[in-house]
Amino acid sequence: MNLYVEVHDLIAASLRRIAASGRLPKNLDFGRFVVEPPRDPAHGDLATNAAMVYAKAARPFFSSPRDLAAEIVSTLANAPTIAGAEAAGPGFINLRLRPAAFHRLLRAALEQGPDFGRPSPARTAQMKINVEYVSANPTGPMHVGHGRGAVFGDALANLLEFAGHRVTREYYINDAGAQVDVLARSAYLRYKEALGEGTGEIPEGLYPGVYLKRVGQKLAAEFGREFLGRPEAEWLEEVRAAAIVAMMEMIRADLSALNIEHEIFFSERSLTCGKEGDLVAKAIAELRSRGLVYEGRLPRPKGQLMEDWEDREQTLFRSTAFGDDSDRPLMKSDGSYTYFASDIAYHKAKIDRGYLLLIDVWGADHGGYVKRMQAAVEALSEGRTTLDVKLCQLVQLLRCGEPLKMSKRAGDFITLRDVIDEVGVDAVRFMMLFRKNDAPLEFDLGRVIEQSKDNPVFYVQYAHARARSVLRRAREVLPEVDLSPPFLMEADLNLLQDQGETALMKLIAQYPRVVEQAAQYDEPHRIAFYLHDLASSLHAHQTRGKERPQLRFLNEERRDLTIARLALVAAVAAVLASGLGILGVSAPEEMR
RNA sequence: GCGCCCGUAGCUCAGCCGGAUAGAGCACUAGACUUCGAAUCUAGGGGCCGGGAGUUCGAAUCUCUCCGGGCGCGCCA
Repeated sequence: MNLYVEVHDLIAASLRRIAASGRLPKNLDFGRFVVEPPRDPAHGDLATNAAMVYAKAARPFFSSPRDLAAEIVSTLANAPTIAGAEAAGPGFINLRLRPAAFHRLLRAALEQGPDFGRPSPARTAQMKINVEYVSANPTGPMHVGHGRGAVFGDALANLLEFAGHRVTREYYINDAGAQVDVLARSAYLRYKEALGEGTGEIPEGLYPGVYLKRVGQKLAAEFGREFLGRPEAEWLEEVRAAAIVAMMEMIRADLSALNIEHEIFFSERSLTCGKEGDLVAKAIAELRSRGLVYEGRLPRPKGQLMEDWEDREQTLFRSTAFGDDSDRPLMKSDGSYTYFASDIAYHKAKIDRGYLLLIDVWGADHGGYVKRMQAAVEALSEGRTTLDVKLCQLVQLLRCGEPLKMSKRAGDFITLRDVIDEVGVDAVRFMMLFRKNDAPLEFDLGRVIEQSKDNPVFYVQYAHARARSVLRRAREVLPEVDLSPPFLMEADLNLLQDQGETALMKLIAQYPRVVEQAAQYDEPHRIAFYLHDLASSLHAHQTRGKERPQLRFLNEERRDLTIARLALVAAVAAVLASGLGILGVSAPEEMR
């Protein structure tokens, strides 16, 4: 149920009638005009730009956008939801809706609760979507930047699911390549340490993190002194495997602390060591069979120092055929695959599982990698599957306005887990989402635990708690009245006449539109900002009741009015809870 | 040098598939609690939307260009 969609349909029908009379071309693209809340409330409840959009096409039957607007207005007179319509400004049509329209939405919020705002199946072209997010290397604890991608990806997955798509949440484990060998060597040092062997300084290039001590102890417990003094080739594989398992356990525990659960953990190593043979080789062969892989030389990048540049022939993927700036190597000089080659095979695996849309959530430092990956997906799927990459910008950690120094030394590294433990999962999630994903984010550890309006997490949760508090109080004041949603739906909502009340009703009616647009543009932050608006409206109205007691929700002398107001409060609470739910943030009953 | 992202109030940021007088929070100033949670609210000042050009009836929004910042640029992931 979405008022904006209903009115859009009404206007479209009106345009169709005008077209039927020959004064507009047939087959107008109705996606071109919008129905939206006007910026200025004096312009009514809803506004549309339809007359301006089609003014050119309407000539010579209508000389101006205003003329066409007037015609559309005249055809809307009988529409049941519309109380008034007028042409305004350069050709806008301002619409006022009958209160019943907003009442209908309010009742829907009560009736549907957490499902309110879900787009109707007819509106959503349901898709099988894969969202790959986090995918942090299993070489250490996650940092705050990973956390942002994790929360964004998770909320996006929630949002797309809410919008009716079939979503798979996936994590790609980079458990192949040089980095996990470094991990293994670092863990081996801790293994020696656990057996009482002095390790001295951790050599440059190995991971110094103390979190590896536990891995070393585990290895010592499992293998005893078996690997001591042995050459690397004899222990590397087992140490590496054990270290990766330990790191993934740690990462999964951190994700769990963020209420994030992936359905699929896909191992990079399994691409070459799995049952199905070397999938990377197969993917490359497939591309080669299409003439997209060749042996050649790349030009040396300009304007950059490359002291160890060696001009040599290599195996290249012709990504320039799909808009990339350069063709990209698939093999390293030692004969192993590049990361890109593995990633091609991985994305092929996802394509083969039947997704039409792949969404990858990456850190901004991988921005240069987007085009080549899209090229690969386009090539492998023959254009059937789209790869959408969402880049998350950096997170700047602050404490009460002061930047926190993020030293490379392991000792004073602030992990994601540290932040969750300090400020709580709700604050982390909400703050990460209270910003566009491609804008840098300042995260102030001091501010997000403040219980004040400075802190948007608190502000929104508090609004929900306050609304629920009113309902609890109502049960004391009106113990004999049934305050369940089915009963509240019967309330006489015409009694809600105050501007604070109507403002809240209009915001409730906006929620389905916000959800739909957030899903359409992959922007969960729109939900967060909407919730902040809704919370603000509720706080404002509730405070008005301090000065004007007749506006309070609970009025013992006017039971019918009180029940109507409780219906409103319950609906606001339901919408707040629904939106917070999509963001993965809790909606507390009280804030104590 | 090339590619991508960003530049909006003192600060942090919304708004951007063109639309009416550019918004919010913080900070600042002045106010509002005997009763539903003042953990809140109300009001005020504060802006060449980085500069310039173009497209358009109309540009913060689209295009080009310049300036400023971030990220990336073969065999790291």
